[in-house]
Amino acid sequence: MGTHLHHPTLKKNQQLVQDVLLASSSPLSAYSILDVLRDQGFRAPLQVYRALDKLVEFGLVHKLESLNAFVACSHEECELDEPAAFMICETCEGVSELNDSKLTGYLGKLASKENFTLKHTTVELHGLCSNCE
Amino acid sequence: MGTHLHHPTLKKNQQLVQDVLLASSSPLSAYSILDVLRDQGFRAPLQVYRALDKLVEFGLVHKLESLNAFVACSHEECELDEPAAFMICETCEGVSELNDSKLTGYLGKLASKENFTLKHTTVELHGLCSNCE
DNA sequence: TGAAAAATGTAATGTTATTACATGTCATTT
DNA sequence: AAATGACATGTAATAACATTACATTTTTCA
Repeated sequence: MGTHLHHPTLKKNQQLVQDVLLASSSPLSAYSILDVLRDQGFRAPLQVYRALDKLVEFGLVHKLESLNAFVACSHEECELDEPAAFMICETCEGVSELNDSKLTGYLGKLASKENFTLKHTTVELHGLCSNCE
Repeated sequence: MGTHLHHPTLKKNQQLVQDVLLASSSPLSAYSILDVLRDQGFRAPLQVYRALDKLVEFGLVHKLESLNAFVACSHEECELDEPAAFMICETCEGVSELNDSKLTGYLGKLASKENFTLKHTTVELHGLCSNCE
């Protein structure tokens, strides 16, 4: 099922960025991460973007396209396929990651019905979480 | 079924922006639209963004979050609910808009299962269309 | 027709992301 | 150990996307 192999040991900048994301209860923009990491010597956006690129590639971090922001993957070992969907609370900014194979399967069916070769899906649900309702 | 009422007559800038989008075979960024409309007197991004805001509100235009770009709605009368999904070809940049009530329904079910009050969905499928495969 | 609401014009600024180029680190091979 | 090659990092500049602020004009409609 899983497509991600064991990811390599993280490099210094990758680990720093990952730690910032893990410590956050909501998605962060690259520039917010940069601000947090100025103390540890980060000076330029590219340092963050490069680390994020790798973390996304390893499946440890996901980009939320509708927010231009990034979240740490919420599945411990991160060897799953890409998540089916994210639910994003407009109030508390909390994000929950869904791995729903029925959804994934149905999106695949929609695509193949049109002979569309599916490479990547972005599913982001905006609204209010149960706490904030 | 539909949530959009008849939209009002478009204002000058709204109509200009809409015409540019209708004439395009692929999504356009706000700045691309601005470039096209310089001849008709547009000078600033805000003129485009304001028109886009209204067009999106009327359901005549959709924003593709994963591209930071905009497309004209492909349903003539545009009185439907928001589209269920977009399929975006990485090669030709063509976009097809899906109105699939089963998908919409299933996303609603996923949300209510978690007591999440759904306000808006972003579903964007990236890959290769049948022509480009 | 006159007041309120909506649309427009323009400048400045804020936010997100990439290009270009130089340097550093580390494992492998000889 | 020196040479190589691959990858990671540092830094500056710029590009691309979007909003705030404020002045003015147009439209709506009571």
